[in-house]
Amino acid sequence: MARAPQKADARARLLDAALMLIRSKGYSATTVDELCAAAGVTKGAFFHHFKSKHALGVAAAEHWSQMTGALFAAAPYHTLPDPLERVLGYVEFRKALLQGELPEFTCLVGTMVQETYQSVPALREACALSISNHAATLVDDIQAAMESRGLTPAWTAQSLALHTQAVLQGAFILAKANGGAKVAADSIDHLYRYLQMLFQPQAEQHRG
Amino acid sequence: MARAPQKADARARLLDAALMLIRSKGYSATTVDELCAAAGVTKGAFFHHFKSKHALGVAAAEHWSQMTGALFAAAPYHTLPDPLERVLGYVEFRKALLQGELPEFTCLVGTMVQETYQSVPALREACALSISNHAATLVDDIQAAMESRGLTPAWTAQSLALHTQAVLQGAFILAKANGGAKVAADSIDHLYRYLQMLFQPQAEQHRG
DNA sequence: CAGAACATACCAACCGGTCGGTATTTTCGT
DNA sequence: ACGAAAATACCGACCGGTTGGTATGTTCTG
Repeated sequence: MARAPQKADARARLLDAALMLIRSKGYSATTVDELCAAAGVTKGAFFHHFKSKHALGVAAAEHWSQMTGALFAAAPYHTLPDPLERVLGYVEFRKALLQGELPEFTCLVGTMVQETYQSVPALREACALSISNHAATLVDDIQAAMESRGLTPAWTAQSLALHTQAVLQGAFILAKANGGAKVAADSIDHLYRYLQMLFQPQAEQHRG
Repeated sequence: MARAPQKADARARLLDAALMLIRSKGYSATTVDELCAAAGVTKGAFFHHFKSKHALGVAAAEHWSQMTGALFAAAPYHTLPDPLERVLGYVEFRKALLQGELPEFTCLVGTMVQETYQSVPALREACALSISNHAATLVDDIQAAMESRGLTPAWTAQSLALHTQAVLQGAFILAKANGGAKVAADSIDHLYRYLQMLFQPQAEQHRG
């Protein structure tokens, strides 16, 4: 019979606490004591599982990559027949995720990298990897959409995939500044429109 | 005869130091002692001019608004005859600003708001004001461009102006993650292309 | 001399991290 | 199958340094 008060192990609870706390207050302002209190573990447990706070940050970035990787891998847009529809479906999916409070749908690694890109190289690299790996999941569909439309544009599938991430990261910043997700949804709509126009340059615009 | 080592007053030097330090390490990780050392003033001077660190943050956001406001007001794209050219000129100008090291061209308020939007309301508001005031400088030109082309789109000039800021903020995050400005420049190119297509929907695409 | 602009000394709270210790599980020779 | 040994998981008091902030001067300026 397992102990009642804590079902998951301390490490997993610390990582989950880190996701919410860091997205709420940032990496630097989140203290080890707060993490421990939120996870219901002691400081001894913290430094048993992570050799330092920075190591927790790196592990949190990797945990984030795994969680989001699973979420997007299971998303329904992958079953769409046309590659362009899958790309547009991804953007729609991102917009649909704008639910709840800001710390619940904003990006952990986008927050962390802003604070640590100069001072904690290992954390910067972990965040960069998380973003570029996620962007990479779009490249094949973008490339296939380009080929199916016979496009030979000045831009690359890779740069367009990264641009989608830039729009999303920026949309989160505006949402934090505004205190609401509306502005982020509007920006994602612009991204959606851009993708439509890129791949259907001669089609008439939809209105309303 | 004024003292040789310090020409400007302590307040101005503290604000200038805040711009660089906060953009380098974030708001929370920047300490009052570091600010004082970088500005060449003592702690007594700091708390003489700012009643708290948060107050320095708010003042830095306002200082940032004034500096960037002057920079963009004096930029050459304002003299272009066509409103769309002015909007595109703004985006080109933003791309041209991607010079030097990351802390020199990234956005102060975008960095600060990520860390403080939940914990320091006054700072969040100051950052939001800085961003929305800057975006507002684009709205008239966008509106004029819409009218001159007879566009009655589903989007508003306001939302498009905010979208440009989202792209820029997101481009900075990607640049910080990647350790270079190249990815930011690519994303700004996508933004430029979007604006071109929005206002010239039937024109043929340029290639190469 | 009045008051703004600084400087110096100091403080309590808090920070990340360490340390010696205990409880639990796993390993493994017999 | 069994128990010793070793590894793992966890605890919480403690540490030295740092934090934002204060109290009390001193100096410069009009």
